[in-house]
Amino acid sequence: MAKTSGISQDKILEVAEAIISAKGAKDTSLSDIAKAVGISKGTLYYHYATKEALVYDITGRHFDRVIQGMIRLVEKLGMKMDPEEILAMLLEDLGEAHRISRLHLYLLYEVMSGNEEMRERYMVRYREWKQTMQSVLARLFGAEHPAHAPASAMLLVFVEGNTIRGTVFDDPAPYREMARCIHNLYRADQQNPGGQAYVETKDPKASW
Amino acid sequence: MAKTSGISQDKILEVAEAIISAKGAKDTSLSDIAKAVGISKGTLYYHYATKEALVYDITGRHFDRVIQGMIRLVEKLGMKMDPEEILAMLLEDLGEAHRISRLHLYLLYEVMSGNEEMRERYMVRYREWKQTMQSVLARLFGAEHPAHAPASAMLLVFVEGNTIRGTVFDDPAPYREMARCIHNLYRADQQNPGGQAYVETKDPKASW
Amino acid sequence: MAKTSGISQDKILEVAEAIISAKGAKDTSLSDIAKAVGISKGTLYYHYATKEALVYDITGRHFDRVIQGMIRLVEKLGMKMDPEEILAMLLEDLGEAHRISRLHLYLLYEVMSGNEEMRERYMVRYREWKQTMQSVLARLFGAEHPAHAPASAMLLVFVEGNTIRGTVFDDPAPYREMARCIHNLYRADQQNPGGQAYVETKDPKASW
Amino acid sequence: MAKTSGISQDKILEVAEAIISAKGAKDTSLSDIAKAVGISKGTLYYHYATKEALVYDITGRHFDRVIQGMIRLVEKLGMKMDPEEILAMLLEDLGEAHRISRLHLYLLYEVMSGNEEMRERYMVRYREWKQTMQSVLARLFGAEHPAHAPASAMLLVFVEGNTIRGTVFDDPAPYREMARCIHNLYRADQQNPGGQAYVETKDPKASW
DNA sequence: TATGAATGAGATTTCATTCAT
DNA sequence: TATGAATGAAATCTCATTCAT
Repeated sequence: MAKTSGISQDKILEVAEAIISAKGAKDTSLSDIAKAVGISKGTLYYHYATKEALVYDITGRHFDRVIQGMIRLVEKLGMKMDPEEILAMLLEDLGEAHRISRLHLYLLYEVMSGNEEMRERYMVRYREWKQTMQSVLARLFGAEHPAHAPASAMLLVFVEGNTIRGTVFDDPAPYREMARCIHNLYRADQQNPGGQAYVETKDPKASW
Repeated sequence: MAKTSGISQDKILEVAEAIISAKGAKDTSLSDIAKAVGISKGTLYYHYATKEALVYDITGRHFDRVIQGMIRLVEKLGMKMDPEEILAMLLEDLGEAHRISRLHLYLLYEVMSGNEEMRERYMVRYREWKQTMQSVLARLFGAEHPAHAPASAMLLVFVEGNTIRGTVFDDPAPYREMARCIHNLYRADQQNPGGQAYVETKDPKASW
Repeated sequence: MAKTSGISQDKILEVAEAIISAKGAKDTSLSDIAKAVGISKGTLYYHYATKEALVYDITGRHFDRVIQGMIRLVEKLGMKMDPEEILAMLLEDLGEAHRISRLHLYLLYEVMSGNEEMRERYMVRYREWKQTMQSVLARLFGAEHPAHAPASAMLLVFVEGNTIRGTVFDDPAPYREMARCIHNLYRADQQNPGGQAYVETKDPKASW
Repeated sequence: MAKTSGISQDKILEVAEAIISAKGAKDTSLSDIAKAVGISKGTLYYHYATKEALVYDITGRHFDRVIQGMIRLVEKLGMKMDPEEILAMLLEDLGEAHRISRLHLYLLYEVMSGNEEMRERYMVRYREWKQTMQSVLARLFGAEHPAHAPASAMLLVFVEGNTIRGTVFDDPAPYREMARCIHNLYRADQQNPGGQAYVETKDPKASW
C-alpha cells in the first residue's frame, strides 16, 4: 500500500505514529501529520494516498515492535530464569509501555470502525502475534502440552486486559500472580480436577 | 448535564446507544441520532447541549447496566454454587455480550481522546464498577482476605482482556481456567510461596 | 433528492443553473455557487447534500422548461399555420436558445461521465421529452401514421444536431429545409419508394 | 505544441485517447495516463508540457481519423452506388462508431469550457471536416449546385445529432430517410416551392 | 418544547505542474 | 530523456453548534 523509498517514508511513519499514539488516528488529521513532519499535504499524499494506508503501515510497525519485543526479551532472559518469572516480566514489559498500549487501543478502534480490508490486514498481524506467544510458551514449557491452548488464550487476555487497565489506572497490575496463574495450568495436579479441558474451537470462524 | 424531561430523553439515549454501540461515538453524528430517533437536530440539541453530554449519559447507562448485571447474576446464582463456577459464569456473561463489549471499548476510546472532565466522570463510574467486583469477591470468599487486592485486579484484567479478545476473535475464552486462577489466590498453600504479596499502591494517582 | 422548502431552494437552483450553463458542472465548484447565491458552503450542503443532487434538480428544471417550451409554442401557434412552418419554428426556437443548448450539452456530459443513477434519472426525462415530440407530430399529422417513427427520430436528431451546431457555429441552420424533410415523410408519394420502411427496434435495449 | 520525438509520443496519444474516450478529459488525470502508458508523470510532462497540449493532439488525431474515414469510405464505395445509399452509409458509419462519438462529445466539452486558443484550434479542424463533407456532396451531386449550402449544413446536423442520439439511445437512427432528405434537396421539383432559398450567412462570425 | 435554516471550521482527497538529478 | 519527489491550490464533503421563530 505504501510506496517503497528512502528517508521520508520512515520519517512520516515515525512522526505519524507518535501523534496517533497520543491522540488516536481519528483525532489526528493529515494536516497535523504533514505539519509535524514538515511537508505539505500534497507530499504526504504522494507517499500515502489515503489515511488508511498510513494507518496500515503504522499497524505493521506496531505489531513488528511488539512481536520483536517479546522475542528479544525472552532471548535476553534466556533459560536462566524461572519460567514464571519470565512470564511476569513479559507481562510487565507489555503492560507498562503506555505509549504502545495507547497505540494498541487506538489501532483496535480503527479496526472496529474500519472496513473489511483493514480488519483482514489487522488479523494477519494479530494472529502472528498470538503465534509468537505460543512459541514463547513452547519454549518455556516444552513443545507439546495440553495446557498450551488455554495458556496462550489466557496470556493474550492478560496482555490485552493490562493494556486497558494501564490506560485507565496508574498502578501496576499483579504481574507475578498472573504469571503463576499461567504456570499453574502446566502443573499436573492442577489440571482440570474433575472438569472439562479447555479446547480451542476449530470452526471456520475460529481464529487460530 | 442532561435536562430532566418527559419521554424523549430515554428514547434518545436508547437509540443513541444502539448506534454508538455499532459505529462508535466518533463515527456517529448527531444527525444520525436525530434521524434515528425521529426528531430534528434542533430538538436533539434541546435535550443535550453537546455531543459530549450525550456520551456522558450513555456512559452512565452503560456502567449502570454492567454493574447491575453483575449484581443480579450473583444474586440469582445465590450461594448454591461453587464460587469458582460463579466467577466463571460472571466472566462468560460479560465476555459474550458483544454489543456491550463494543460499546465499552468505544467509550474507553472517547475517554482516551476526551477532555479531563470526561475522564473524571468516567473514572467515577469505573471505580464504582471495580468496587462492585470487590463486593462480589467478598461475598464469595469472605469480607477480609489478603487475596482480595490481587484477585480484584485480576478479575478486572480478565474482564477487560475478554472484551478485546471477543472483539477480535470469535471463539470463547477459557472462562473456567480464569475462574480457577482467581480462586487459587484464596487458597492458603498457593499464596506467594516465597514471594512478595501483591499490594495495591496507595499514592495519589492510585485509583481505588 | 432535494429538500422541499421556500425561497432559497429555488434561488440556489436558479443561480446554479446560470453558472453551470456558462461553465459546465465540472468547472463549477460548490464554492462558486455558494458565493453567487450569497450563502455559505455549509448552507448549500444543507439544501443539497451532494453536487450530484444539485445537478439532478437542474436536469429536472431543464427538461421541464424544454418540454413546456415545446408545448407552449405549439399551442400558441395553434392550427392556423402550415405544419411545416410550425416544425420550422419549433426547430428554430430550440436551436437558437444558446444558453439552453449549452446547458443541454453540459448535462449530457454529466450523464456520460456520471453514475448509473444519474443516467437513469436523465433517461426518464429524456424519454418524456421524446414523447412530447411524438405528441406534437401526432397533433400536426394525425394520431396514427407509419411515418411517426422515423419522423420523431429525425426530429430528435435535428434538435440535438442543431444544439451542437449552434454551439460551434454562429449562423442559423436551414430550419425550413429540415421541416420540409420531416414533412416529406408524411407525403404518400415520398414514402420509401422501393425501400424498406424505418421501423424502430423493439428489443429490450430500445428506448421508446 | 507537442515535441517531436521517438516512439512514446504516439503511444502516449493512443493510450491517452483510449482513456479519454472512455472517461472524458476532465475525469482523466495525467497520472491515469502516465500509469497506463507505463511512464512516470515526469516523463509524460516532458512530452506534453500541459494537459491542454495533450488534448490538442488528441483532437487532431480525432479529426484526422474522422475526415480520413469519410474520404476512404466514399472512395471505397466509388461511383457504383446510388448517391443516396452512399450518404446513408456515411451517416451510419459515423453514427455507429460509439467510441468515436464519445470522444467527439468529450472534446466538444473541452472546447466549450476551454480557453480561446483551444477553441481556435478546434475550429480549424472542424471547418476542415465540414469542407470534406462539402467535397463529398460535390462528388455525389456535381461541383456547383445551389443545394450544396443547405445540404452540407443538414449533413453536419445529422452527423452531430446522431452522435448524441447514439450516446443516449441504443437503437439505430433512420439513416436511409436522412439520406433521402438530403438527396431531395438536389431534386429540382423539391427546391423551395414558393419559399426562400437557404443561403449561408457570410458575416465575419460565419464559419465556412 | 421543537425545529428548520444556517454556518464556520476543518477533514480528506485530488491533481496539474515544477524541479533537481 | 527520464523520473521521483514535492507542492499549492482547490474541490467536495462533514458536522457540531447556533439561533430565530
